[in-house]
Amino acid sequence: MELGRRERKKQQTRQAISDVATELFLERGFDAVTVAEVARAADVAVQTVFNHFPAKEDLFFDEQGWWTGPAQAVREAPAEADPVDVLETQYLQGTRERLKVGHLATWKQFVRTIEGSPALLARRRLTADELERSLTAALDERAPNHLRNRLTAALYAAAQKVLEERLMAVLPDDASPAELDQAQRELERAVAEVFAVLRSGLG
Amino acid sequence: MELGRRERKKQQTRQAISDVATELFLERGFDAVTVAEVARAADVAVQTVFNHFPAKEDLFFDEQGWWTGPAQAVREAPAEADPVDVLETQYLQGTRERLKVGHLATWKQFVRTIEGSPALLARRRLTADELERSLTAALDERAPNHLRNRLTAALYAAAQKVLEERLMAVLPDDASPAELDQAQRELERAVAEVFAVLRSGLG
DNA sequence: TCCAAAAATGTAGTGACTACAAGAATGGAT
DNA sequence: ATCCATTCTTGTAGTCACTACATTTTTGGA
Repeated sequence: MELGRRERKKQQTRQAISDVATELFLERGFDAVTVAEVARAADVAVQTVFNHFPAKEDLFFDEQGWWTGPAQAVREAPAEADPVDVLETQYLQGTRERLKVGHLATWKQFVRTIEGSPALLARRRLTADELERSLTAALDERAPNHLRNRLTAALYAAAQKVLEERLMAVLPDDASPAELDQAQRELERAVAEVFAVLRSGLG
Repeated sequence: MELGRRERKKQQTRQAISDVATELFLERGFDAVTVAEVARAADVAVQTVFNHFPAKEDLFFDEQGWWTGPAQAVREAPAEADPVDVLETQYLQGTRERLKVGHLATWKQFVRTIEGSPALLARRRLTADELERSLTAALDERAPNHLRNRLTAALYAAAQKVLEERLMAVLPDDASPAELDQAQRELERAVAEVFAVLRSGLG
C-alpha cells in the first residue's frame, strides 16, 4: 500500500488543516472558531476544508478509535469468555492509556473543550450511539439473545459515560506523580465497582 | 393565575404554530420542512416562530413531560422505597399510557419521524441526558452516594432506551385488539426482564 | 511535452438562527 | 373616548455551516 506523491500531499493538507483546527479549538473553544478561520489559518479555501472533512465536528474528532474498541474486543475474545469481563479489561486498558503522564493534560483539555460546546457534546453522544450499535452487533454474533445483548451494550455505554465523568472529577489538572497514583487507584476502584454492578445484573 | 386577553392570544398563536408545524413534520419529515414554510403555513413571520420557540426542534417536541417523570417519581416516593422499584412502576405506567388504543398510531408516527431525522435524534439524546442529570439529583437528595446514584440514573436511561426500541419493534403498525394484547404482554415481560437486571445489579 | 485524473478553488445559494429597529395591538389610566 | 406604555409582531440585514457546481491548478504518467 505505497502512497504516491499525490496521495501523500493530500494527506499532508488534511493533516495540516486538522492540526491548525485542533489548536484553534483548544485555545478558543469550538463554537468560537469558524470554519472560515480554520481555512484561513491553514491557508486553504473553505471548500478544501469540506473536501477533507464532512462536518466541522470532524475537524475535532479526527483521531478516531475509541468507538470501535469494545466491539472489536468482543469479537477477538475466546468464545467462552464472559463479555462483561472482556469489556472491563478493554475499558481498563483504555483508562490506563489515558493516564499516561504525557497524555493526561492534553486529554483533559480535550474533554473540557467538548464539554464547552453543545455541538461537540451532541457529536459525542452520536458516536456513543454508534458504539452501542456496533457492540450489540458483535455480541449478537456470539450469542443470539438480542434483547439481552442490546441491554448489555447499553449498560456498557452507560458505565463508560459514568466512569468518564468520574475520571474528570477525580483528576486534578496538574497531577503530581503521587496524586496521579492516588487518583489512579481511586479510578480503578470505581471501575471495579461499576463493572461489578453490570456483572451482577447480567450474570 | 387568570390570563388576560393578550396572554391568551399569545398562547393561541403559539399553539397554532406548533400545530401546523407538527402536521407538516409528520407528513413530510422534519428535515424536509423549513421554518419559513411553517411560518407561511401558520401565517406569521419567521421571526414570530423564533419568538415562541428557541429552535426548530422545539416545534416538534412541544408537549414536554416524559423527561421530568422519573425524577419527580423518585422525589414523591416514600423514603424507604427502593428507587429501582419506583422507577419500574413509573416506567410501566408510562408504557401503558402509550399503549392506549387512540394514542398508539399517533405515537408510532411520532417516533418514526424522530428516527428519520438526525436533528430530532440528537435532540432526543440531549433530552435523555437532561433526564439523567435530574434523576441523579433527585436520587442524591435521598441518599448521598453520588457514584451509585449517577450509575443508577445512567442505567435507568439505558433501560428506557432499550425498551423503547423494543416497543417499536414489537408493535405492528395497525394492531388489532388481540395483537395489541399479545404485544402488551410481551412488552411487560421485557420490562420485567430489564428491570430485573438493574435490580440485581444495584441491589 | 502533452494529457487525463484528481485536487483545490471560487461563486452562488440554502437554511437555521441572531440582532435590532420599527410597526401594530392591547391594557390601563385619565 | 383618548393617550401612553407595554409587548407582541414584523421586516431587514447579517452570520455561519454546508451544498452544488463550474473552473482552475497540480500532478503522474505516456
